[in-house]
Amino acid sequence: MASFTVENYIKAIYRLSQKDAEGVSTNAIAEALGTKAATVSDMLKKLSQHKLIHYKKYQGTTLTKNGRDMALNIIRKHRLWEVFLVDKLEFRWDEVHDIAEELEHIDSDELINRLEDFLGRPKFDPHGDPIPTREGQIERREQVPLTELKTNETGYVTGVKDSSKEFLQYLDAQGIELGNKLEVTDIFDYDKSRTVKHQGKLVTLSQQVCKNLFVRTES
Amino acid sequence: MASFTVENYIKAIYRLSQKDAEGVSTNAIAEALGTKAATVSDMLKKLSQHKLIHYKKYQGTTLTKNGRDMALNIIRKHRLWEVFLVDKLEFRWDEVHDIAEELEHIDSDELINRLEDFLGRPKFDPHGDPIPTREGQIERREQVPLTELKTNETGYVTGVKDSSKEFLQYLDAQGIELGNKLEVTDIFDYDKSRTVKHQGKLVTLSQQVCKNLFVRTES
DNA sequence: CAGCTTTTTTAGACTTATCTAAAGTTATTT
DNA sequence: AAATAACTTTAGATAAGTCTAAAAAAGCTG
Repeated sequence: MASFTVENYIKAIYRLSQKDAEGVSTNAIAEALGTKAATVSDMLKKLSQHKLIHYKKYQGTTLTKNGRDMALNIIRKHRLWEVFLVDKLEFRWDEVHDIAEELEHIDSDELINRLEDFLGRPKFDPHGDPIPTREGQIERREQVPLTELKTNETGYVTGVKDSSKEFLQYLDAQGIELGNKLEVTDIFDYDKSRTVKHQGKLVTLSQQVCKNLFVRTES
Repeated sequence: MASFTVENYIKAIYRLSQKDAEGVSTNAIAEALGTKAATVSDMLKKLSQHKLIHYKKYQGTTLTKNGRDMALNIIRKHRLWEVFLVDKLEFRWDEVHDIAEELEHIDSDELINRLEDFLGRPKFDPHGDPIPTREGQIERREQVPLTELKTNETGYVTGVKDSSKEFLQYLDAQGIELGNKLEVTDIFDYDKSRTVKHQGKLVTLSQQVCKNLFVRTES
């Protein structure tokens, strides 16, 4: 019970339950996976039988301990492969998602543990997302979206909420990378956009961009 | 038309056609893949429709140009991943086959070309097998099984015919590695076993071992 | 709160890859 | 060359994962 398909369902449910806190709805899963609600309904029954999710008809679903462990292991593999692709094979951070999506299903703990050592046991992937440990622990970062900063406050870029190719390429175009220092110099009430000082230059970032850019304020 | 399953059929047919020269039989494929002849028969029809094989009922099958290209690309990926596993992740040569068997299905030319560069464009995998180029060229090595050497002749180990875990571990136990010099000091008519000088020591190798060990005699 | 809308589930069907059993083809042997 | 053996194909069934259409449940809305 750990096919390609099952793993994708479990991963989708994990991601959605991060956002919603509530039980994850059938429709939300269908949309996330590009399938139909009927298909998801069938699958939820199977996942439930295999004790990967808690499920009562019409009630949405949540992962069991087993399901969560599976999800974290897939995410661990995905993020370690992303580090490999960027650090070793010199892919850009906006190019790695789809390939990692395939590599994450390779089934070998030995492989992934050796890969982790080879990469120098990184704690974060190229988008700033934390990499779960072998034991399934995942670090919660102290970070806030840039929208939380007031005028004259400063933050260091720790990650992105939206890892889409489009957003990452936008950040590249602005020259914004993980670790960069950003100082908010202006907030426009009109559209909630912000002007920030970045490497000596002033750039204006829309509210949508600020929402999707995480920063750490202390240190 | 390039599912996991199809790729495995194509790879099996390629390997078998190396050995047999003749058209590959349904039964041989079934045995290689651990399925039944009936299943193979069905699949051959489909592969034929997709112009990956030449196929006439009861006649055995051979790969078309397309099929051969697909096979060589899979083999290229398999062998490059094996180099990665051994050179970078420090797996032993007898441990890498099964993992590479999964990795070979990852679908990205960009990935595999970058991997090739990262590995220093190796020409051979850890078992001495040549790695097909991006253009689908595969080098034919000038090598012979150790059974071809007469008494007092010398060869350098270039590869193995049998890449099974068992055989590779046997070679490890004897301390025999790719590149080693072997000098045949004795051939026993009784069982066709050979005594060879290896790193100053004399070892006796059975006929079966000699058959599966390739050496290059010139230079 | 009764009716309408949205969401979810069920029912039945399709595709891919597999199987067993039976029938058909080719090869071997006497 | 007929009988037998071996191999291959066909036929019908199964399991996983998907779909559409229809039924059932939950949630809004006036």
